[in-house]
Amino acid sequence: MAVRARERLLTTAEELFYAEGIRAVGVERILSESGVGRASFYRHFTGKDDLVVEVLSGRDERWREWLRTAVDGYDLPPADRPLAVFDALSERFARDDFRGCAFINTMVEAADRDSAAHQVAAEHKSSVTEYLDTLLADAGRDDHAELAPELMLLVDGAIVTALREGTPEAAVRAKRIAAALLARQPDPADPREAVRRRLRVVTGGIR
Amino acid sequence: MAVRARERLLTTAEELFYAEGIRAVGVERILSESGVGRASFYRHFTGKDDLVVEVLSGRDERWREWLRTAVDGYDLPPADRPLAVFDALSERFARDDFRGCAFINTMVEAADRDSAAHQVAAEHKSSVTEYLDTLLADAGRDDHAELAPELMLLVDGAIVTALREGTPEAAVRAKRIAAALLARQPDPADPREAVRRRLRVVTGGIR
DNA sequence: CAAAGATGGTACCGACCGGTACCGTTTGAC
DNA sequence: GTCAAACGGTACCGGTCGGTACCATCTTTG
Repeated sequence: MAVRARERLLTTAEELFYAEGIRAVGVERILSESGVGRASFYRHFTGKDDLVVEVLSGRDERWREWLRTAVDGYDLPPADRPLAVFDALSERFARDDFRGCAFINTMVEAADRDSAAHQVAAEHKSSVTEYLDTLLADAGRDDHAELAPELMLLVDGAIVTALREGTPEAAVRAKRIAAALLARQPDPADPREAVRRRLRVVTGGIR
Repeated sequence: MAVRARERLLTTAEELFYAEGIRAVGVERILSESGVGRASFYRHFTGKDDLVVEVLSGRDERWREWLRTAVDGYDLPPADRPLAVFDALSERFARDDFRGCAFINTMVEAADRDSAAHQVAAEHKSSVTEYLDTLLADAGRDDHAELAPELMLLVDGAIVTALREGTPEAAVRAKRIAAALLARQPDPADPREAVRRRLRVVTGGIR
């Protein structure tokens, strides 16, 4: 029983925050739905803001772990794995409790960029972009550093669109765009491309 | 003086709602910053929800008008106008009061899909998608019906990314992706492509 | 100039917000 | 079996929420 109160608070709060928004859910609500006493809550967390940060940190960890295992689960060759991210997203979008990205939602709700919640949310996105970067590098893309933020933009676009439309269709749409992006011919006039050409000579194609 | 109270309420509320969020801004705040008396407010609006809907409707109208004139202002040939949308967005992102898309933010804050605010926000996005569709059709794209929602996904992705990163760079990123998308070679195996081939024969290339 | 209507200001309402203090009970470790 | 720690429940705090009622003032219209 001892450790459970904190755990129950975290899971209950996460569900409610995600489903209805952080501001929209009061402490009282979390207490009654989790069955935790008021005093116990303030024994485990310094306040609601603390709980919010803790919830988001946990979700960040689990969300990225979920994406990794989902992409791994498709058992694809490295070249096809970046696009598989959108197949994973599609599964997520289809869930009937889908309500967008908890971290985007947090950045929208917590307008103050300096707030702890806002920063945790921002860091989550950086971490995911990093993951996309490794997927692209492992796929043998010289231009992984430019592609990663572009794919991330597509991921966020897909999430917002799915929230708006209420269907998982946005995932296949984003995947189609991503495919066009990955098929893009490098522009020889792009100075970044010149750098990559030089790099390829140096490394001899070894990654 | 008579008509001004309503106008002041709308503009003040729009600024505050956009900057800090709808839930975060109380009626009291709107009254004090607009200098309107409490009774006057409830004479013009049935309540806060009513004000929210009215604010969003006005913003929808003005935002779309802004986009139209911005794109027109570049004075480009029809084929280049779809991509110009992202140049317009870039201007928007650079403003220091930029805080994302008021309508996305509203859909995030008003979790209830049936709420009036949520629906106004959803309709806004449909209207913009429609506008993109006409831009693409005027550019001579047979596949405008598929491209429009794809561009819309890029627009929303760019907005969210710009909010997250705090710089207008996301606009040029999205534009780059859109360029790759528009350069995409049609897939002859796609059944929609077969339809378009037949259509081209029928119309003889006349739009 | 006078009547009518819109106005800003204030007091007030019940409800809920996040947070504190104290209660008696339950639990797990020794 | 004992004891300390964690627990659930409740009462209470000041503050704010959205909304109503009433007031004196000001502007406009006729």
